Amino acid sequence: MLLIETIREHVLAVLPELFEGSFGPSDFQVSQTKPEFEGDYTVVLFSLVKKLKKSPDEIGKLLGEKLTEKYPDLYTGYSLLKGFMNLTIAEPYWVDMLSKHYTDPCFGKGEMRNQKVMVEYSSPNTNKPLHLGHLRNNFLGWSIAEILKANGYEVIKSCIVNDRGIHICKSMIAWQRFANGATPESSGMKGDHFVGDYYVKFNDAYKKEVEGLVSQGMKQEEAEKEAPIMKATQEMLLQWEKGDPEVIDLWRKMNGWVYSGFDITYKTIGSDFDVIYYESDTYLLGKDAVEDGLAKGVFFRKDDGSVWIDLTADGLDEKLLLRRDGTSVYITQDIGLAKKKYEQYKIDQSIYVIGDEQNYHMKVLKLICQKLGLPYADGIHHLSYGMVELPTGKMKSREGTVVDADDLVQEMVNISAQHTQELGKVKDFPEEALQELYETIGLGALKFFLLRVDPKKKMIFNPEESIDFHGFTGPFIQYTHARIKSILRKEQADTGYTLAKTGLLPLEKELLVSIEQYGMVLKQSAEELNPSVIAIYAYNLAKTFNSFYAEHSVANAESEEKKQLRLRICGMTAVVLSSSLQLLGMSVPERM
RNA sequence: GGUCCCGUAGCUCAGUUGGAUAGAGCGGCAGCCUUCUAAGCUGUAGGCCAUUGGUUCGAAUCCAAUCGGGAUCACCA
Repeated sequence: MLLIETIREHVLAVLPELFEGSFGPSDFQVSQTKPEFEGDYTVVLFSLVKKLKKSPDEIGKLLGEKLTEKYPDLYTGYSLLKGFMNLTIAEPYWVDMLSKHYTDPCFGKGEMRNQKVMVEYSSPNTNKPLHLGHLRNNFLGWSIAEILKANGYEVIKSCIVNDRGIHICKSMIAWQRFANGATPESSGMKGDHFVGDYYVKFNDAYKKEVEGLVSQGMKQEEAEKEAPIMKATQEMLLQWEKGDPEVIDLWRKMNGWVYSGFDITYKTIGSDFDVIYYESDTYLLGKDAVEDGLAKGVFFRKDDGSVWIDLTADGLDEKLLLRRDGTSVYITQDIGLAKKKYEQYKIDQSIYVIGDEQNYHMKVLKLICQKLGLPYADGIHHLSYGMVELPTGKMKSREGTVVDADDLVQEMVNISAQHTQELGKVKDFPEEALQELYETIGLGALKFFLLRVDPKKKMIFNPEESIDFHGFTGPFIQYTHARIKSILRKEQADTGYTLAKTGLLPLEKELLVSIEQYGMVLKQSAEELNPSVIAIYAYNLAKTFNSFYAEHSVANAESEEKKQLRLRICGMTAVVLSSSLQLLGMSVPERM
């Protein structure tokens, strides 16, 4: 059991023995003791002071005496300061923890809990390549899935590919008009970039047409509707829906180009999926849910035949579910897909990794499912993340102010190659291993950069300043791991050696305290669906290790006892760092 | 206009769900490689936690108002 939970239980067990009444977890808080005070863990007594109407000192004294008396193996002492009771944990606890787990590669991970969770992430449009915002989504989704696995959930990674709609038709029209039969092969381009270029070409042509119409005296709004290229695009969408063979053929061809491009990007950044849904397969789903909703009186039909739900009582608006021509809209498809996911996998929870611009939409989706009484409604959870913005504001594909995913990854790999070569520590590596190392470090820097921030918060990326490789970064932690491995290559812990239970130096103990908290961190990151908890933790552990490394020698330790102790600490630190980074989608090098 | 989110060091971010003297990295300054990897370590400067009021033993954290920034409210996705 995690130490902090043990302490909570002990306090909870002891309180009724000392005082009248019943006690719950909210009657006190347990936290790590601040470094400037003596002790390891702190019980905050103020809530009890209020409840029991006794002085903090009186409560603390009784509680401290009782705890040290009842659990002498765990608590060797306590000190009281205002309403804080600082407990000192018995040194053997740390040494025992080390001896017990130092060879355990699964340290910190949770028990299986027989719960199935689907994590939907990435969900690209097929009209343009991935950009920095997609990277945040992909890294978050992948990481959350792994974190949930580490906490004992069964996880299914899914993706909905938005492969049909007006946006694809724009690229298609532009290709028809401007490409002269060019292909990714003939132009030597990655397929997704190739198609993306035609999306841009569409918008350029469209803009020109609108300007032309406006200069002839048409109003902006009308011009946007009347521009011939836009009308042609809408016509194409209708043809697509009718299944016109020529349009379908072109659509297949261009989507195929995009997929071959995406495959490369996904492989590089390490995104993978257990199931991929295509909007072209699912966009008709959800219509039966509309019938169901009408029958239940949850939805209503207007005179023109369109179907709506009134959510004004919930503080939202009226929401359309079916157009008057009977075709479905985005939310209808989502209801259908949610149902399909549930029927297919019998999932307990369904997590959607989607940007916070869709907070309203996701709120509506969940609410409608709840009102329909669908069994999976309560399990729907929107993992809402903030946009990645540039110092100049939002990224916009149409205005060309996007940071392209492939470009950025390549740049990161180049920079890591440059650093690595300058440092010259791995000159003996064969070319293939070098390339792998450059990717490990470059991608590590990028992933850590995007995952170290709370997902809910929007973040700013400045393309002028390249992502750092020093300080609070992925490479810093990778480097720490490589340093440890360097020690362990020369010397291994003697498994037959029995460690003394006491005499830990401050930094040795600090490392053990930090390592012990790994399980708690994993749990917290899963509960909050927040990888940054792990990123911050791993950084702090690495930092503590580097202080330790500068202060104490392992190989030339002052005694055999210290050497054996430190080798085990090294081993466990390496496992925890490696495991942490793995959950963030990063690999750790043996050398760098 | 309605609803929702955000404002912490020059910059990028933490702040354990209301607890002790608000912390990191980058950037600045000053040191540390003859010893396990200097992508490192140590020290130092830098703050009216947007503003004002409230709630209480205690507020960056909760409430209200104000100022500033953003998202969303489509028969778009």
